[in-house]
Amino acid sequence: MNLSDFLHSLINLNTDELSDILSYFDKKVYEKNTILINEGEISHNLYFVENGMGRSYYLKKDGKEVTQWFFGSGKFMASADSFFQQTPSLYYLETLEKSVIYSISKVNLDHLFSKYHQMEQLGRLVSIEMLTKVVHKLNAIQFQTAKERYQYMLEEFPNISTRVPLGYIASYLGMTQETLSRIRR
Amino acid sequence: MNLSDFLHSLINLNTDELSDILSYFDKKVYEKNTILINEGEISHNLYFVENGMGRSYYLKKDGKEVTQWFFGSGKFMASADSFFQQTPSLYYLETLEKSVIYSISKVNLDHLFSKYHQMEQLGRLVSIEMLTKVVHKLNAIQFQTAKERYQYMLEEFPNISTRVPLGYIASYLGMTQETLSRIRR
DNA sequence: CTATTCCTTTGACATAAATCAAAAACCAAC
DNA sequence: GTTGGTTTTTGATTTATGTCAAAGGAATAG
Repeated sequence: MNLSDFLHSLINLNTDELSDILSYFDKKVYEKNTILINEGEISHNLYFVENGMGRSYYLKKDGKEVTQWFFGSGKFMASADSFFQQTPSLYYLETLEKSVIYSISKVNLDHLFSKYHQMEQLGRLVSIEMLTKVVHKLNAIQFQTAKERYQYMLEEFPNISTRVPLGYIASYLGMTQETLSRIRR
Repeated sequence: MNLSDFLHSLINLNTDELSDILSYFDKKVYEKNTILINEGEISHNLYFVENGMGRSYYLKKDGKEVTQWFFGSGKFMASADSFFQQTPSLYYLETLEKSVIYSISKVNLDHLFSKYHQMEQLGRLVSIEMLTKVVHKLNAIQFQTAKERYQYMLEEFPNISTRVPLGYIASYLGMTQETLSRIRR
């Protein structure tokens, strides 16, 4: 899904407003496994995935990667706390496939928020959607057994299992690759 | 913290705007252990805790309560998905102490969002803050050991351990009361 | 088509946390 | 203070999941 359609689906904009807003975004193709943010950096950009797939992940002291989130087509992608609070990122952000991605700087986004009431509305709607999804995941991890968690995953990210390594999914669900492998059987 | 101060701390409002906004809120005192929303109901109100303490909790099939969130003074309190998406709530919402609480209906809140750009901004800021906090908890539960999780808890909700039963805190952290008791030792 | 690398599954064993049960500590009302 | 009820701690045992190690499959590049 492209950015323009996405914006239209959530807020009302006339042609001039839309093209003004789009002019602040930068569209670019990234190769597979491109790092967009390193841990410790302050994230200055918000991304929108038009096509492809990304993930955020955390590196534990023992060197193990833990996937925190997957970002598919038609979703905003960010190290949320770092971008919004301008604090050092706890996560890495990377592409998992060759991806078409829009980006916008914090400064420009804030400018759009104050310029257009509808953009502010968009920001609110998108934040709430992310919040709902994170709560949903939290519930899965906190209340449910390993099996149910895998079910949740299939609903939230259909067909993901064919696109990313099993280990990424396992760590996203808070279990080891071996456990997930046994569950699927 | 009262609502008026809270609003001022996040957005700019003149006296007229402020009093108009406040007029949509309803201030009330609730006794300890008052249920504000039952599981299965669609939540029509958003709450703001001026004073006191609330929590949301989930009831598992085996009848065990799992605390999902605590809401202290100066925080908005809601069954987020139910209120914002107008879907049946997965949680119960209750007061844990005698509390002074403001409430506003979804209809009135939406009205304020469209009437005032700043209210839309407030909605965005509050949503992002909630998102950040939920992500923080998710990290604690997903990445950290039981001990570290308890540490996170003390940071996020200082002095909570003197105000609510241990079992509530344990389930919030995704562990049993016995485990938490052993950890604290 | 073959070789190298990466990814997934399987097995044996270790461990953190859950469960069940009871005792101890704490608190409130009388 | 004594009583009754609630909350917290402690102990013994079970269980789910993690860890380590190796084998089996699948994918990619040359």
